[in-house]
Amino acid sequence: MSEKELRRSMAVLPIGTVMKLTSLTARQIRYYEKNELVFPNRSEGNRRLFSLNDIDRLLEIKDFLADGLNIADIKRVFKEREQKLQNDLSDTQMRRLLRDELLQTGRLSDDPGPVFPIKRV
DNA sequence: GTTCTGACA
DNA sequence: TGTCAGAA
Repeated sequence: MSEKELRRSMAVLPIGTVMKLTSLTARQIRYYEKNELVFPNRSEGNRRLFSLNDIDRLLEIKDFLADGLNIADIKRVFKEREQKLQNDLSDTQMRRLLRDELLQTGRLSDDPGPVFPIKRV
């Protein structure tokens, strides 16, 4: 994971800040959490701590709601998105394996030049 | 002063 | 979804 991604996933924002950044009420934010649309961390004192990713997530929820989707719909959207992410991951893994196979077989050198189109991952 | 949970005139 | 109570 890159540093950038790590920072985006750092949960450090209290709900008050999130309210200002998203224009959502604490009531709404807590409601979305109860419905498993967002998963903020908790501090020792049981206070919610949000990350920048959580902010984006809440902003998306806001847009989807404005488009007429209900909680169940939004849940599916996020669910399918993660499913796709999983597929893409296994896809790059598979390509890596295939590339390594070809390297060991000697069909591919470190600098093969223009042989045939194999997209390197 | 801020946030949490539960409840509802 | 707003808002109030009682606690942390």
